[in-house]
Amino acid sequence: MADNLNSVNIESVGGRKRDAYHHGALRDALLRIGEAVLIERGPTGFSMREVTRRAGVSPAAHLHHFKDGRALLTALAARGFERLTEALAAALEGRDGDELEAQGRAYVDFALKNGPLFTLMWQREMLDVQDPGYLRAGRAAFNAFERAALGRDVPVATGPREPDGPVVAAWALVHGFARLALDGALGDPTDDLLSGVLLHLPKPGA
Amino acid sequence: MADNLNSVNIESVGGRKRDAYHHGALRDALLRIGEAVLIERGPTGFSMREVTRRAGVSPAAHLHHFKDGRALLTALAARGFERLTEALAAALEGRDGDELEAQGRAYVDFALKNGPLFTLMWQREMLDVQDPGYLRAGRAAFNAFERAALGRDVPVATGPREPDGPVVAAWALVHGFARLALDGALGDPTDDLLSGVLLHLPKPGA
DNA sequence: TGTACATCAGTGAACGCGCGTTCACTGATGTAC
DNA sequence: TGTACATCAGTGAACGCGCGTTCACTGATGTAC
Repeated sequence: MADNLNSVNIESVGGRKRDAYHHGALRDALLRIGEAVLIERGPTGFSMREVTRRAGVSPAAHLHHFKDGRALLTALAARGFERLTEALAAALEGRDGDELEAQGRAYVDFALKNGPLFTLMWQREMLDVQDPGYLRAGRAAFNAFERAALGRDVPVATGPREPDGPVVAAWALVHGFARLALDGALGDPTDDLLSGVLLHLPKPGA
Repeated sequence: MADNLNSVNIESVGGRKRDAYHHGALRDALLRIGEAVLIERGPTGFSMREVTRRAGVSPAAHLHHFKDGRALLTALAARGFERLTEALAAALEGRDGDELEAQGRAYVDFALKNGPLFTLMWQREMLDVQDPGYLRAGRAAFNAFERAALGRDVPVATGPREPDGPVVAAWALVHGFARLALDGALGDPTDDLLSGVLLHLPKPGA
């Protein structure tokens, strides 16, 4: 029993039917538990066996939902980009001042609060980078950021993108800060330090 | 024979003695082959068994030189920082113009030419981050960069460092650019793009 | 100059582990008639 | 309303793999006397 809490908890998830034999909401559970395993073990220590074990199902149960660990991780990474896009959008709500700084702060915030997930999102060799959902989510996130960096709306790119100096510089600045912080190179970075760094974001139109 | 090329090649390495039973320069060979495995398999796919196999020695032979894979990887990461420091220093030779831009270019260059090693250097959970050699090499590299960013000499920090806005901004900019490029987010970045990004390095003293 | 012995470096077989994957299967539900 | 059957979801035992680690060992060298 104690090792089966997840399947017991699922009793009422999403109103779907379940019984002793069928989990009933395994796909959602795999995503949820997969993220927990990712957070605890990191992208490197992630294993599908650990996920199914925690879900209280057999080692092969995932096959009906995710072909393998790579497929599950790709789905998690795509969700990560979606959440990053939402965080960037939310940072603009009711704000008319320095949009780019708000975006930069939101980007770093997201990365620091979701370290393992943020790391995973960029580990292409662990992901199915051809996956349409992953590609779409990644482009949407970049587009949200690009819009603030350029100070105007831009169509979402569908193919390979045309890189632009100031946009890439802004992106590199916040991305680099986030990575250095996550990798322990900045100790425990203060808000003041982040503010000092964001001062150097290229001004839109400059 | 064909699977033992490494030990055969070693015949004359460093003038040390060797025989059929004793490798004679195993420590150096492990470092050299370890880097090759790192490059081929990435930090994630690295294994000590693969290294000893390629070195043509038994799976336990490394114990006299490196306790485990972590120890070998830490040594490689330290060497990586040393080489980065050298690259940064070399970029200043016979130059009196924009030192920071030269450093930034050298930093990105090093990262792109040594992708797996550069990645490893920051993967703290795979390394023994207490290792004195690793710490020393890391601090030396940061110091070299800091010097250019501040436009003046600075003593090498011995403890946790006092972060400085412009220095961290410059570091984050080049580090972020390198990571985005290595992670495929910039396609195949042109030299022009890098130049455009380096324009946004904070000016020393500003 | 020769011999005994300590020390160092590497062997190779064996072990247990967690992993991904396979396979024939079972249990419950939905649908056709 | 009841029954037959197809379909879907999950079982659980088994397999082979590469890994790190252990262990008693062997082979060569260096040193003391």
